[in-house]
Amino acid sequence: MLGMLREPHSGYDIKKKFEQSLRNFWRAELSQIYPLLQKMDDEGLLTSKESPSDIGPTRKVYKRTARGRRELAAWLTEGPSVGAERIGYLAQVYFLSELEDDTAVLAFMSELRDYMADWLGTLTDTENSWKANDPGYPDQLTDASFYQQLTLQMGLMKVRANLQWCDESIARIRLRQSQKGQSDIAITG
Amino acid sequence: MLGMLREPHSGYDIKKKFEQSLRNFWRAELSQIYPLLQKMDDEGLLTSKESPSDIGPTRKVYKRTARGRRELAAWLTEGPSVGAERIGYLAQVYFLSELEDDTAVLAFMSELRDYMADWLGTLTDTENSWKANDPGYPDQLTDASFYQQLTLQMGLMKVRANLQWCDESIARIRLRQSQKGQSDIAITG
DNA sequence: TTTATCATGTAAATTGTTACATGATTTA
DNA sequence: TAAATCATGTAACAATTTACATGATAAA
Repeated sequence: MLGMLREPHSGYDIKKKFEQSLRNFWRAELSQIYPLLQKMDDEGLLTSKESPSDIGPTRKVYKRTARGRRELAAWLTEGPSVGAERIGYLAQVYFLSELEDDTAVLAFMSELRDYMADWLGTLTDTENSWKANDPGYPDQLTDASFYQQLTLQMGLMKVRANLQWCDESIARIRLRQSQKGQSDIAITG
Repeated sequence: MLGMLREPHSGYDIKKKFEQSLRNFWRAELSQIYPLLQKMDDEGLLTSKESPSDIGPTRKVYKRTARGRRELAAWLTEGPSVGAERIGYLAQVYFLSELEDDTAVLAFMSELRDYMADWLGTLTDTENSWKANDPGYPDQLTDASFYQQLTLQMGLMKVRANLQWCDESIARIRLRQSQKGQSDIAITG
């Protein structure tokens, strides 16, 4: 949030930013955003100002203070936040044999594959429209956009790796299943 | 935890499992594990039994019930848990320009690179010792081990992608910096 | 006229982290 | 004798989610 509040934004704006650009690696609900903005305001990291809206109710617009800026720099200077990632679907794959149901296992993996294919499509669209609209893409961007582009690149690489892994895994699972079938025949026959 | 408790384990055992095999995609502290085991016991997903230890205090050993097994199967049948990943270091990269300090930016990225290189080493070691000790690796494993191996493969792919991305990013950042230097010279000179 | 979007929040519940508390055995 | 490992937990706090509550404007 300190990163976004270089320019003034309301809680509602911030939620949209989370959904547009940051959703690939961070998300937050409005019910988390609003109280946090108030808390950060109390702590002197933000200032707030009411501003009328063309539509809907009065907006409460926040912007980071000098202290807020220093706090952000401190977070970045601490070094990378790593090691706390939680990847639910990998925890599930780890225990997939507990299903003891080959069809359900394949259904799981192909649902995952479809999700990744879809996500790759979204990221590719994002990159294509960026390319089409910004002649400086990808190495003549402003500093802010350049680092955002780096995260898009990482997203593309990661999703491609996931997709390839899904395909390989599905093929390997099918092979195992056919071999299991074979040995059943060998035993029964 | 339901996945691990096919065989009886204590909270302490579970913590070690998290640290050994699952740490790449899930982690939990003892202070979360103990109360949760009790809660799941109360809910009838687990049964517990005290069992003396050679060393230290009496162990409390849990095992999943039939209901626990069904609950696990239900979780896996729901389909993959996706879309909630939080990747702290990507959120940081997204805002890295806010540092306005080329040296600090490179320090950040190379710390990340080192972390990934280290992690790749660990995963490679894991794979090598598995290969060395299990002649069935990777396609003649038991079902349980096979799915665990799939998660190891994904770990390797992901960490390699991260490492490559770090290298490319660092190169691109250096290039930008040298170009910035050039234009400074052009302006000042 | 219904639905979506704009815009704010609070309340309750759940989940997770950090710190605290205890005490035995084994290894350096 | 100090540190690591074994083994259990509780308490306080922080973070997050889900549900609730309100009401205006714009588009279908």
